[in-house]
Amino acid sequence: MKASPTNTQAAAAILEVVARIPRGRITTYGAVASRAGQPRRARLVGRVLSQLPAASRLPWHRVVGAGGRLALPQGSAAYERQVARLRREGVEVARGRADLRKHGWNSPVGGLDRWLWRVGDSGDET
DNA sequence: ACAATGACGCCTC
DNA sequence: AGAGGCGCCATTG
Repeated sequence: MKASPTNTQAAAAILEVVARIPRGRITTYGAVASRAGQPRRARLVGRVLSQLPAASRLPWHRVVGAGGRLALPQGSAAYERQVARLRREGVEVARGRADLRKHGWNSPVGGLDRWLWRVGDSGDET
């Protein structure tokens, strides 16, 4: 039975991590890969997600590229779908880019940490 | 077995 | 900031 495309284990781990992403938060392919125990397998994450059945309840839309850039082809149906879902969860998306700084999973910003670290309050960003 | 491709990432120009 | 190049990995032609 090798009807399984990629390593079922890695794939399962990846799916589990993605399923774990809290609503309203986003993370990156690389981060998911690392969390799944497969560092440097960002591409594998993308592959797994790309093969997700349409009926899947997985919050794949919470996974974006490094820096919050959306990895899907801009203008594609999937792309629009992701943007819509993210915004619906309160995630700001502008110019093909999600605000990872604000909604990043485990990001320093997102609550109390913002006060502790004063992220984005030191005038280092716009 | 080799070349090309892709929901990636980081570096350099 | 936009564009190009190289590294990585698994699938496909």
